Amino acid sequence: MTQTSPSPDRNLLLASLSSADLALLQPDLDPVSLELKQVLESANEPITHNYFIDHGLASVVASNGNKRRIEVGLVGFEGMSGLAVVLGNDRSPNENFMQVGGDGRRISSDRLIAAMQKSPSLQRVLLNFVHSFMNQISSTALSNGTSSIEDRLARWLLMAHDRLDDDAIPLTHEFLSLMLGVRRAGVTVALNALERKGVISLTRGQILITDREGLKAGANGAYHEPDIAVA
Amino acid sequence: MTQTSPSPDRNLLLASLSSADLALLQPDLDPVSLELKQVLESANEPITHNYFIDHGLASVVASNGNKRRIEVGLVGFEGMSGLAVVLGNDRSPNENFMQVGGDGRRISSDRLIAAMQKSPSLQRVLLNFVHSFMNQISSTALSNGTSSIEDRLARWLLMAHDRLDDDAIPLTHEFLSLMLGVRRAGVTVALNALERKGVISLTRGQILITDREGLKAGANGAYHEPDIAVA
DNA sequence: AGCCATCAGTACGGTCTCGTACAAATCTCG
DNA sequence: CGAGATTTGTACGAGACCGTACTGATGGCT
Repeated sequence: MTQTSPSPDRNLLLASLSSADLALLQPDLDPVSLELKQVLESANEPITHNYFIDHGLASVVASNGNKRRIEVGLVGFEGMSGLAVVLGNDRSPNENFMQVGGDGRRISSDRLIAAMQKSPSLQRVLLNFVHSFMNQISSTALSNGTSSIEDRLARWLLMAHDRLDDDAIPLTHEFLSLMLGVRRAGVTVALNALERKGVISLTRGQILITDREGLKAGANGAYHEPDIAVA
Repeated sequence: MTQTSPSPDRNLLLASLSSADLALLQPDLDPVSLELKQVLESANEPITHNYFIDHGLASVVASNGNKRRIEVGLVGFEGMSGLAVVLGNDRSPNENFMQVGGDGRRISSDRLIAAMQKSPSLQRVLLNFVHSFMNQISSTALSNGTSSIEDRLARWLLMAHDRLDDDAIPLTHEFLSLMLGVRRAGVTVALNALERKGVISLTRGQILITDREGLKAGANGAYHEPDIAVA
């Protein structure tokens, strides 16, 4: 599919705003194309813009000084970048970049802050997303600590699938290994195991999800349905 | 030491409030004793009170359906429980309970919400804590995914030490193994290794930190100094 | 069409952690 | 003081994952 919905309410956060709140943001929202590997925020650097993703997938990555890196969360059309700003801070120790290219709208962080101060209901919506994202990070911590590579991979694929309206996920094993913090070869083996179970189908640079339910069963409880809840 | 500071500004969140904001909360703050294993919030249950810890240590634990459990964060006198409420939600999928007994003050969540609505500066302080706690969870996800048991244990001990004004941490290996999501025997071995390095000293039911700097070095970068920052 | 860079499959020994089990040490309480 | 319960030390083989490396497959580009 990989279609580009021109629908203005593609992003779930923006879509869930009252018309008054949306009107508040609208003048400052700029449509942007989000290229693969584009950086939405850098570790410990001031955040200048917040991005509302319409299509594509962004990774939030934590790093340990210099060597170890691992993904702690995934954001797609259900969310936004720059949560530190929503929490009143101007930077975060984590990095955020596009894992799968797409598009969205961005707003200057100053303008967003001003809008939140003006509208408690807007702030409420954004804080609600912060909460669900925090839960996603918790869940990542849990599966990093207790699940096998295959289970973590299945969870990752399901989460990515939730955030892309496409059964094909365009990623290399190498990239996935960086996200999960494991060997590239380990990803290859785990993906092949999942393919042998008949739940995905592999081609170079792409993972096709063919049996979502089976994949869930294979995740051994590492995946919980709705991180995406828009309460 | 394990002294009980009667100081009213022991809790760093409360201490950092303006006098007006503190006055806003004061009438609703009830001093409470926090017993070992006391539950401050249950998974997916409505949160009725928020606790500001003065002494002691609370664990935030994520769980996976029924089987797997793991600690994602630690809270002491620098923080509070019930962050979901601060984010406008009434419950969280995580559990929160006292890991080391102590005391604190609690407030009905309704009153806290009312106070936050009245005072943006109060809300700012609490949201700032949410941010630093979110960073702590990220850091947990990172070390769960990339560090050895010994390094994760060193990180845990340092974080606990930051939050207790005592070099003695009263915990069994069994308890620690539940927190880290590993075998009890694995904790014993790792603790013994740390003791052989001369950075801690073990007695039944207690871990004494004797060389904090050495422990940091031993953590292999798993520990980052200030999760405790009160910006 | 053919070259080159990227990507994927596989293998090896080594290390870490697992699950399980048992015995020694230590504390509690009658 | 002694019995029972809790906590800790240690062992074993099994499995997961590691770092590394090599080869073959694929796709882009000239």
